[in-house]
Amino acid sequence: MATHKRQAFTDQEQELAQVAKALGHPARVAIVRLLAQRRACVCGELVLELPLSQSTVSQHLKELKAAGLVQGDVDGPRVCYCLSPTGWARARHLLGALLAELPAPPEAHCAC
Amino acid sequence: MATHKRQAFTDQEQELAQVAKALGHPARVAIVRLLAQRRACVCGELVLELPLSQSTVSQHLKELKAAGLVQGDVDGPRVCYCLSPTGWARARHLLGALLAELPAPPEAHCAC
DNA sequence: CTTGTTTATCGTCGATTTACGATTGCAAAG
DNA sequence: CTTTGCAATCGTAAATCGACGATAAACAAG
Repeated sequence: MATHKRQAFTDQEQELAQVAKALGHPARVAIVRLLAQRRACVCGELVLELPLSQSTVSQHLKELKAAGLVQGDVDGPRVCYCLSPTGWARARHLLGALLAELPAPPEAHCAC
Repeated sequence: MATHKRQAFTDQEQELAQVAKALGHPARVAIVRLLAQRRACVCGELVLELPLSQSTVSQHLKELKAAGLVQGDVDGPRVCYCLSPTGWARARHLLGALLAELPAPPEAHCAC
């Protein structure tokens, strides 16, 4: 990511950024939704549902897996992708923590 | 982003991806937290709190503003940055909608 | 009008991302 | 063992990101 100064940020900030980045592409959001609805499970099914090539879908799955949001279990010649319960628990926690820090909607403005 | 096929995804998916992408960098998460805590408001203060140059902070602010999460009100020679209530309401809604679609933690696994 | 302060933009660089086709790898089936 | 089918990886090209210094722009004060 071009000379990041990672050491300067909190672990939580980096983790949250990692999760957010993984969701920072429409295709990956769509994949997560497909997996959530159980409408698709193996890579080939996802390819059929998405306007992307097999290799591209595979790459997106790899990124989601790297972020811990998805896990892939080998099932014979194919791979069954599922949402990772622990990964999403972590994501919920991180997102919730950030949202909890925000001021309530009516007064987000600063004093300036 | 190299030849995106944006038209193939839902507006919600694209909007969520945009918000997530904006939070997909530790520096931007840190900026949001600083603004939330009201510890800093104008660009110069943020620069002091972060290990980044002024131009880099300005760019991150620009991206957060483009995602609708932050708004900047001109205040004389400086600019007062605040979290955007409507932007965060939207973000909450989009994130909440996605999380609501996910199966409950214990059974995120697919049937395979 | 000039000066000083603050922020935005420009230009650049290297690293990363996104996408694809082509190839390789792997497991079940014949 | 060979074939078949699915998934992962490789290689590549174009676009974007992240960072910085340098410069421009905007505004208040003098």
